[in-house]
Amino acid sequence: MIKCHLSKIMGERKLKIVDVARDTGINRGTITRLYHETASRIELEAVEALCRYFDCQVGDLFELQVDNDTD
Amino acid sequence: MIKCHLSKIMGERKLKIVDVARDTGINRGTITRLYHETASRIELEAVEALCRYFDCQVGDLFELQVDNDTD
DNA sequence: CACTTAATGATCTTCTGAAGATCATATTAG
DNA sequence: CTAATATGATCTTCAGAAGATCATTAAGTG
Repeated sequence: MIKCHLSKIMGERKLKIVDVARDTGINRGTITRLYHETASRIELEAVEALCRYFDCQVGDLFELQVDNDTD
Repeated sequence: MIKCHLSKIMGERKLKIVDVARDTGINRGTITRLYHETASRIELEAVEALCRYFDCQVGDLFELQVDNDTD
């Protein structure tokens, strides 16, 4: 599965969901879904805003979790 | 902007859109959009399928293009 | 403690765009 | 040329992000 490291990054920087939502302009619901890893779809615009905000690359935010299964 | 390197990867491996669509199970229209970089939203499931298919990481497929602007 | 304010989770409607199918037009093979 | 395959374009369907709102919880202040 695709793992989203948003909660880890936010934790490291001690940021709240509202902070990220406010500063990036991304909807709070979307941040919440990414934070709790319940999102199944993502706007590239949101990915870009988060990468810029955290000054990181796409690969730092999303990672392919290599499980045994193809799931 | 977020750059999708699908066309580059496909070119390197000499794969056609139908090949990728068939082998990954992803809709051809979606592959076409990613190939031509006209997609604005992406299913994490599709990202995972592509990463597994190309045996690469999310960061190899998508990259934050660091332009001067925040756009 | 009570009161206020901010943050979060949950829920609902709206709206965008991927999924899926189909058709027309290349492109390639015979 | 004919047949098969690949691609682009278009349409409908449907999932889920966007946006707003409400209830609950946490944090701060008197």
